[in-house]
Amino acid sequence: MRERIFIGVGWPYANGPLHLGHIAGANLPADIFARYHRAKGNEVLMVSGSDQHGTPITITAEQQGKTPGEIASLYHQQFLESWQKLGISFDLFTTTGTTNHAEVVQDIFLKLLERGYLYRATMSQPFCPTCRRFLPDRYTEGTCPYCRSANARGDQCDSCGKPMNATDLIEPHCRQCGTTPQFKDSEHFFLKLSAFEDKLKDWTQEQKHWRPNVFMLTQRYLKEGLRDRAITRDIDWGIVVPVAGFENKRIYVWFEAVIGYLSATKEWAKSSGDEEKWLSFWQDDKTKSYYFIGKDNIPFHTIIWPAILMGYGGLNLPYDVPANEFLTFENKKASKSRNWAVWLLDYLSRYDPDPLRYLLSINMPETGDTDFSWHEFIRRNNDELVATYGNLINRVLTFTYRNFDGRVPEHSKYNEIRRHLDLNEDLGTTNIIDDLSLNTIEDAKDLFREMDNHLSKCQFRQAIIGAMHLAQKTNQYIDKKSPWKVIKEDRQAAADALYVVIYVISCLKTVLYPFLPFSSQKVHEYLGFEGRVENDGWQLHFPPPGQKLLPPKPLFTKLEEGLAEEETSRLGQSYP
RNA sequence: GGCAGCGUAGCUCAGUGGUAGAGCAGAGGACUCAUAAGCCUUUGGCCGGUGGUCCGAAUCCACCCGCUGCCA
Repeated sequence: MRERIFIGVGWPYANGPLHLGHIAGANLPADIFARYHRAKGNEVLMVSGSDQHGTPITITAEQQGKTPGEIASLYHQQFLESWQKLGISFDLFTTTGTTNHAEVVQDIFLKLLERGYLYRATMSQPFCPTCRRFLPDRYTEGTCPYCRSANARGDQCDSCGKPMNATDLIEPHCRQCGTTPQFKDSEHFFLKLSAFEDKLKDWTQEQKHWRPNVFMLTQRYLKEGLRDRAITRDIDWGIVVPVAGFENKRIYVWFEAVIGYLSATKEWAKSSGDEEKWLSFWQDDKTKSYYFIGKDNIPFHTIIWPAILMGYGGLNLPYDVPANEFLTFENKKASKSRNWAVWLLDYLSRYDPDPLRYLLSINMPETGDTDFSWHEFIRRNNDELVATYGNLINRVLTFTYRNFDGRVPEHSKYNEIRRHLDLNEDLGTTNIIDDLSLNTIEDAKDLFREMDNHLSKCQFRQAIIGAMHLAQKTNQYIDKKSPWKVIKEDRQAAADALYVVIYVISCLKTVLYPFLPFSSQKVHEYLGFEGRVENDGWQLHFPPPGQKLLPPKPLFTKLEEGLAEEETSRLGQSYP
């Protein structure tokens, strides 16, 4: 039965480059999930875009003498380049700057207003007379009223960790120019989150399939009680509030950006030529929506976005929000200001995408923070990708290519094996092959089921571990069979063993495709298959005996141990 | 202050009631198809501490210690 899957990926803020934590947290798991479902023949839509509004971008723009639009566009281009090079297969990666997005946001805004879920209220905001703008809490600094530290921010004090309001600061000043801000009253729209509390409680209680950390965090917020939040701001860079008297205000990003999932779907539908196509992804309750995000984003996707959708009505709520934890670098938290992170485009300028996809998959922060270190990256590349998986393919294909005329050898029992597997019969009772070969063939068959089980539940780490385990077992098989020895007296016995391994390799390239799309395509071609590996679907393809192989080349490159030191020393150095 | 997560072999981690696991690193060995890769054997742990429940606890409960994060 064909499923329909909507995949939303957290919208990166277009104010800086992406580091590996963003990838491990959201984009890579989403891409693996999307590729898996597409290979299975399911209908998949994967969307995201640049989040390009808000004060931080306007400040970056001022500092660099550019417009906010130019900054957003610069990073948007970088994001697109990143997806292309890393193989993140979005159906659409748009931005929050499109007129389409503004229209969808305003439609939702007005609908919520009409239904009484938005109301006006006045709040006091710091205003900098020099910069001539209202300051977000983070951009107001002063002395902490609790610990007297001099550089506390209006949202929180870095020294004692206490959160506060900008009005609490002693001797407040503007972070940009140092001027003492005036506090002005300003009228804003508030989202009546409190109105959704009971509905959200009922709904979230049913989401037993959510990851424990996502479930717990959401319950905690609900237990503490939801407070209404302002959804407009006194800035000019953002989406216009569609209400008279609010010409100088804009809709706040945290309300607007999540709506991007819906507006992106509509944009995708329009450009596909069928404007109504978005409906099946949002109104058919058999469609499952998945949101891949980092853990900092959980409440926006399990509380605020569902509340907006409930208020609007008639649209699908999230089915799952498989939020990941954080990736640390050499055991320290990522920090843009200290340049403590490995930047994606910097990585891609020197290394291939698949080794990174491999490391971040097998070390994915699914249940707790995990660490990225260059030593570990190089070790896993050399010991696991090169030595275990890549070498398995290389040793078998090279030997086969040289000794069997560059073609897939024919197993003596090919037709019988094929018939049993096609009919899904138990090979074990037939006695047509030895136990060792039988087990290897069965292992490969079972791997599909195992991968299905893990991938459908977003357990990426377990899934790829299973595949690598089979590669290891297959190395053991080939050693026990020793075709290089056997071929001297029994050419057919060598052919039989090699065929079994080629069968396993054909299976591995399919199940590893969601994780390692570039190398799977290569293996697909080395085995003599044509076209795209994903078009052959999520199933085993027997390499037909006699099929012409391509001259094999090593799949992965071994990396020098010394690179670890060199790369590690870049951390914390100058900003790229 | 509240809450959550983590603390298991030298390193990275898996393991949620039934005789401690994997990979890497270390030691030894056989092989040679392969990017000196792969394969076999092997050394190594009072599972943070203290109490408790249980026939039985790394696993459940209480308290404590250390680290991390989130929230007010």
